[in-house]
Amino acid sequence: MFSKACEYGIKASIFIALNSYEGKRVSLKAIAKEINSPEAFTAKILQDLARHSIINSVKGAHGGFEIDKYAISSIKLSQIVNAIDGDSIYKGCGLGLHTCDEDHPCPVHDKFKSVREELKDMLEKTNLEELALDIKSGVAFLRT
Amino acid sequence: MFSKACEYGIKASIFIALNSYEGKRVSLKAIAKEINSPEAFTAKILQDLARHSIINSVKGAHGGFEIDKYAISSIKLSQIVNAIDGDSIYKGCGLGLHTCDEDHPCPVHDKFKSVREELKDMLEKTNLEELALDIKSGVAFLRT
DNA sequence: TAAAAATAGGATAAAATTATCCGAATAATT
DNA sequence: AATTATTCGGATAATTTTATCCTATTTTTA
Repeated sequence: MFSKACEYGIKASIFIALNSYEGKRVSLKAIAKEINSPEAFTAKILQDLARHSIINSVKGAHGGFEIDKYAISSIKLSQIVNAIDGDSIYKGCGLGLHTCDEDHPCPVHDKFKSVREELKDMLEKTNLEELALDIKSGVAFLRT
Repeated sequence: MFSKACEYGIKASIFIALNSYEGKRVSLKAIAKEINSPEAFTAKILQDLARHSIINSVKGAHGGFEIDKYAISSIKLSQIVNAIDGDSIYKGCGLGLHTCDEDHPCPVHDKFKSVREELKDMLEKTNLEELALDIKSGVAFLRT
């Protein structure tokens, strides 16, 4: 569904958010360890998220990654997915046609419609805060 | 959402079904042309679908691909997707966790639940006949 | 029986995704 | 000012997905 890069990006964002609530920056190393991802690859993804202003990166000693505490609840899952995978998941045609709309639909266009819309809706309505709180409370997990 | 291979597989199946209603076998070349896919790659996918007994292949002159006319309405989209991409789309964890279930959910497990279920449902309920008829009636399209 | 028309399938290549390595830049601390 | 702890970013490699090529095999037809 999502690319590996996007999966890592979502998990990393949650972990960074979690720490940002406590005013702690987290290092690449700590992130990769927590979410069980390859360090260098994760670095690229974090750079990407930083370029999209979803997270903030601070170089040098005591540096690391953070998210503005007050922005966490306004960051939507869709922003993260969009930054890494683009919008083709819920905008592109299910069968890869170049043009696929009501006027010129692919064979599964209508069938997919509600699935795609529900996915889009979910991604646009879910914010980082909810996800982070579930980790904090031990209701959800970032690994295994 | 689906792999390119799966997209080609679905489109090819529809085109084969369409012709099978009229008792016509279709050649690899005709299929690839119709669905705008690379011929040799499409051949591999068709072999795969044949191995899974979703379509039937006939070698030699006047050979080609066909589907039992009376089976078309009982072939579900899920069978095609499963044969080519496996079941990870609607069974795997959205964030790639090895174990992700009610007892040990990933952060988006619950949010994804209904999307995944709707997708699964749609794939399991949609059959080849419906899709083929939409092409036949000119309501849907296989290319562009 | 030979030729022609097909698919089958192994080997290989190209492209995209995932992953690794390393030096440069930056910032805090000593 | 030097050292240390970091991220940045370019180069490269491994893996997976997508695509191509070529020969073998099968079947029909002349």
